[in-house]
Amino acid sequence: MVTAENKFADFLGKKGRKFTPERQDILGAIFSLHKHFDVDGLYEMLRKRRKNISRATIYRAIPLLIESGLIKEALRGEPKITYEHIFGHEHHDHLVCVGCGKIIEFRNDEIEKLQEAVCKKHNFHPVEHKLGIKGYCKECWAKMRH
Amino acid sequence: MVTAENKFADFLGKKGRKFTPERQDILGAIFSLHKHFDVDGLYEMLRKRRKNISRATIYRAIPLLIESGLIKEALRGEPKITYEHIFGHEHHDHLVCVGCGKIIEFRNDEIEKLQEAVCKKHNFHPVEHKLGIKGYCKECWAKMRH
DNA sequence: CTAAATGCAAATGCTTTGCAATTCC
DNA sequence: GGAATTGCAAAGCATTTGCATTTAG
Repeated sequence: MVTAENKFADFLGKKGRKFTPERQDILGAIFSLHKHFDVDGLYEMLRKRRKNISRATIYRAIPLLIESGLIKEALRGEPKITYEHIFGHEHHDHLVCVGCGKIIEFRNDEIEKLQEAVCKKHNFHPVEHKLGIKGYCKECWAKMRH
Repeated sequence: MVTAENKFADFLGKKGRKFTPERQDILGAIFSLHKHFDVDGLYEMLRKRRKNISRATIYRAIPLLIESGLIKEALRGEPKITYEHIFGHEHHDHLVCVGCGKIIEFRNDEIEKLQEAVCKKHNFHPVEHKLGIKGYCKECWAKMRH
């Protein structure tokens, strides 16, 4: 069975890089919960687990995790960048509530197909795409017009 | 005729804010060319026109320009945020070439409609959306596989 | 006249980097 | 053993802010 850990260890090995305990812990934290995360969040999460790994080490691990295909940028937020893991997690887009920050994931194959059509029309070769819709979730919308 | 300048002056007037020469120049620079811009670009553009307006003033003008409906965030780039003016410019999405940085704008009504459908399905009330597709433009793609 | 705006320089906050000490392969 | 990694603290950058001075309305 190919685990995220295997995949990362393999990736690092092939590049002559090391699969250190720090990187293992970082990976563990990322895959322990299925949510978006940012560097500072990871740092705190690790600290709660009594793993004191410096932010610098986390920052240095991120590009490796991206290159290995285990995570990717989810949303480029106001100040911070958030990431999400993509191991065994199919592509999706986001609804972001500007009221409470809640994030709803969705996938729409028709939209995906139309995007491909647009690219073809422009002779454009897509690598990745990101669709984010900002607005109000049901609850926040209700609150706003109570 | 409603010009961008009128719109901004009106907006500011109604809020008891001032339509200063600096803000006029900033607006002029933004609308003088039809491209994405960032704060530093604006600053340099203004300097070339012998208008030495401080970055702080530009930074302070941006939220007002957004609130007045004249500009909006275009893309949240690696380091810098870029904006685009939206006065007399209908909504569109972007193809961003990761090779040369070229930006192709497109609009697809079917995609727009599907997005609305997605929102409805999730009881989500959209405020704005942003679709960005990264990839290689025709030229860069050709170069890559020469 | 007076609240708002400006410019400067200092502060902020996220991210990156230099370096000496350490560690995986 | 030696290249890669780590942590720390310092450096980088884009952006924001405090403050004294100026200005639009």
